[in-house]
Amino acid sequence: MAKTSTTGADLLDHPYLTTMGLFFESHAGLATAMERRLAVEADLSVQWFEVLIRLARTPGHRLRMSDLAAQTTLSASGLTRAVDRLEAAGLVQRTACPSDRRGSFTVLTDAGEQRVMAAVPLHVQHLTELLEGIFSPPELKQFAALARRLRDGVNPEAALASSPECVE
Amino acid sequence: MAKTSTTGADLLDHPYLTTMGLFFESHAGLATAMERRLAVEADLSVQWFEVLIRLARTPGHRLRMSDLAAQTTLSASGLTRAVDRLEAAGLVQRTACPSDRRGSFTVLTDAGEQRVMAAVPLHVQHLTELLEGIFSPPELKQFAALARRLRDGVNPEAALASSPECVE
DNA sequence: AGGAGATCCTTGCGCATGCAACCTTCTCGG
DNA sequence: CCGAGAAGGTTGCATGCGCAAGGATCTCCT
Repeated sequence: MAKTSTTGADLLDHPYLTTMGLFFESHAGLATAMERRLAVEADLSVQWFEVLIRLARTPGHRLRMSDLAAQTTLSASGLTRAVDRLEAAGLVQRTACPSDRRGSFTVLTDAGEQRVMAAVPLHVQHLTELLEGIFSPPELKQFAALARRLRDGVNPEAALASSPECVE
Repeated sequence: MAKTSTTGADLLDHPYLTTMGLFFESHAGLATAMERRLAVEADLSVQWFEVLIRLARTPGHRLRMSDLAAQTTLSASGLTRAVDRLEAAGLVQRTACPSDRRGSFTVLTDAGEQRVMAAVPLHVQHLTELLEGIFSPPELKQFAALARRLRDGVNPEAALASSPECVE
């Protein structure tokens, strides 16, 4: 037996396992940190913020549901509910897509824009504290590069997303 | 006004914002990929797997609830429920802590050990496909190092966790 | 001793998620 | 022109989470 049974405990400390564990813990920690801070500073959940900021970044402040779903953490149904709540809060508004009556746009309202715009500087400030408190400048560069590479590898469609027009 | 109103849209594309967005998308993608694969290959959810593997890695195959909570994505209450389900499935068992009657150990059963041990090689294989398909070897090293640094920065307590004894 | 406060874990509650089924609309081949 | 199938969104259902409150136990200071 040269291969020394790979079924066993030798794999329990496999580097990839450890790395992914650390990665997941990091995510959880950052997510809750952001969650808390956004809640107290801007009365916004992370999901709401993610949706709103993507809308704010888009020319016309509008995006199709499917595009939003692809860009955020949410699934299609999750996004439907989230947009329901955002609409009830007056931060976004649904609009029919003229060229495809199945689709609908989610459009940022003025109130929504004000809300994100107020939240963004605070959030950026928070991220700055977090990231610069943890990483040295060169590490930060590496981190940014690796994050992009990871995303592109894991979710290739999102890389080419952001179709601004309803017509493709 | 030399500071050119930092309230505005200039921050919408702030690098930290983008990086964190990519980081979160990456996590979501990896999580669902792992989720699916673990479900079909080992009939295990990611949460269950995380709990079980940490137990398997610990001498004595036992860990206190609070330690588990600190090491996993779950909160204390979430962990209680998770352990409830794991116990109902026969994969773990609760044991009183002799030296502190408040605390309780979660101990891996034989069935639980078999289940994780069967899952580990498949999972490691999957991670290998994912990571090596995305990163070059030097990038992988960077990724591992940054993940550890991030975790230590975000969740410093976890870094020194794993107190094997109930007595501190 | 003894009591205030901290710690460990568990429950009540509301909320948000994903999957699968569904309806509507678009597309494309015959 | 029409019908089969795909695609975009929305809902029923079950599941799982976190927060806050609660009960039990430990700790420490007086």
